[in-house]
Amino acid sequence: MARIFWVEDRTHWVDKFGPVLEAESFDEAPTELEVFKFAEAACQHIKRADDAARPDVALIDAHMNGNDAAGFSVSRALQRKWPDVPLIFLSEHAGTGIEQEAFEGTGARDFIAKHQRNVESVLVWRIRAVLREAGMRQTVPRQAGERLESGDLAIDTVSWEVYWRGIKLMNPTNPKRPLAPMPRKILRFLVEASPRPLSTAVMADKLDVDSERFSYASYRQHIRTLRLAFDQAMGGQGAFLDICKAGEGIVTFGDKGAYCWKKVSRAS
Amino acid sequence: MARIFWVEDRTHWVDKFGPVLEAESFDEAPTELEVFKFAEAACQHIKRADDAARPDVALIDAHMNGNDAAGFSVSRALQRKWPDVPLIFLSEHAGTGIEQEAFEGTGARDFIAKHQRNVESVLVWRIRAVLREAGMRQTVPRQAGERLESGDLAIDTVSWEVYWRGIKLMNPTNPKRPLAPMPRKILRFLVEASPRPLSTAVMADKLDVDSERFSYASYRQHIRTLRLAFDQAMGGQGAFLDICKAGEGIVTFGDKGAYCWKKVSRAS
DNA sequence: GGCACTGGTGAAAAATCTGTGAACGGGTCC
DNA sequence: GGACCCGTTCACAGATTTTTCACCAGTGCC
Repeated sequence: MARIFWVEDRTHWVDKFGPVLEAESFDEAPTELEVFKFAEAACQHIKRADDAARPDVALIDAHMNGNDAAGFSVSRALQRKWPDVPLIFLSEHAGTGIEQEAFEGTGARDFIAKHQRNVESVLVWRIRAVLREAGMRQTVPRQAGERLESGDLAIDTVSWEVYWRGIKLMNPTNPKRPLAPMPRKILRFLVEASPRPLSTAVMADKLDVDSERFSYASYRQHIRTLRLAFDQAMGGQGAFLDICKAGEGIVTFGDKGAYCWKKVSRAS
Repeated sequence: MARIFWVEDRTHWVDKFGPVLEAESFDEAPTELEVFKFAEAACQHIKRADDAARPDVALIDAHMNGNDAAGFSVSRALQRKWPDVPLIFLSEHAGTGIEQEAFEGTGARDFIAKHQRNVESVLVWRIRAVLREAGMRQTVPRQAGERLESGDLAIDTVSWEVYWRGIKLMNPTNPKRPLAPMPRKILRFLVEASPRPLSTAVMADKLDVDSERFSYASYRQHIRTLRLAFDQAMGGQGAFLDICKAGEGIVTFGDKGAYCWKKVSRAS
């Protein structure tokens, strides 16, 4: 569960962003929003809070009630208590001294202009990016996110093993051998990009091969290999091929040689 | 000295920001700017560059020459080569799918709209913030114990002796001599990295030898020595070689001369 | 219908990777 | 000098992987 600490004095901004943030799930669990309308109340809360209440990220309106200092008093309180909590400023005063103060005086992680195209989305993207990085930093000393999952598919990005409903995918031409390198890379990138499709050119680039060298025919061939591998893990009755035809699994995107991974619903 | 890597196809932006960046000193030393006008040239440069050329931060124009993918191909090349270099996108398309792709598809650290009040200052503030944070981040090296175990294998990291099911591994060409140093080190690193595979280049780096000097042929040869040593400890009937072919012990990874240690299950 | 195009399929060619025997060359020790 | 020992190379064949080719079906369009 992502806990977001938010200081904002204007009701209409709370009304505008609040529902968006609460509806968004940043880590497969509901998002918890703590909103404060007054800087003093926020500071009090921070001082009294125990470590269990540590937020994952803080959103701060710098210029509150006509007062520059209000927002920064909250950011200072936060930094004293939890130096690791990333601070994101949300403000109507981008490009001014307030932004400078946020970055140079406070250790702001980001500064988002309230007035811009598509703010709600931008806010979500940026919060997500901040959370991801904060999460990675914690886990780097241990073993970092090495498992990529999508429905019944699990890819171990360290050993490159791929499991489908618990069964390891093997090389369809030789069931005793693991899936060949190229197909497993392709699968990984497809899943990572899901639900966006990857065209031949983009895939060539991700694979770090000469895009002259990697033709659509090759891509198609590897997709075939993958589909067969899945199919074999399911018994080799063509069940996975049917799933693909029905629009799940590895589907053709219909646009200039692009394929796409779509999570397979349990019913299939 | 802060080294900034910058990809921008439009001359007027280079003219606008270039002098500002070069005049700015981010770390008490002159700033070095490397500007590329073409994505392909930038990618080439990245692939060829050695580690001394690692930039401190990268500025990328996402949408170059009317092509979305161009900027992202550079960002991918950068991430492949130097995963720690923070990426800042500079774009005229804030709030669009390009920004989303930058944050979610690439690990963008920031995304700055070219059209905004006071851009030059904002750019400097944000680069400074990114550099400060990147500098603060430290990697914690993992502490190794004196004894490394993996299944039936035990390596004494002090005396460098290796025991397999209680039997000390010997030099396969001369059973009265201990395993040679190089194979011992290689085995140790493989086990430490397990189940992550180690490519020739990475292994050369760990062995602290010139990567020019340590070819894949050498690696292969040492792997052979190791496999034979294990085999001899098991009676010399080729039993260990069979284990390797079955995907346990020292296995080939299938990609770019990489080997990997996989714990041997007791049944073998 | 003819045509251009996309995408699935079988098969084969091309490229690459890997195991193996053997040899080379610099050290060291006697 | 000569006999090791050890790390590195070379050459080559067999496996394995990757790319390519040829063909065909479906689809939309004129």
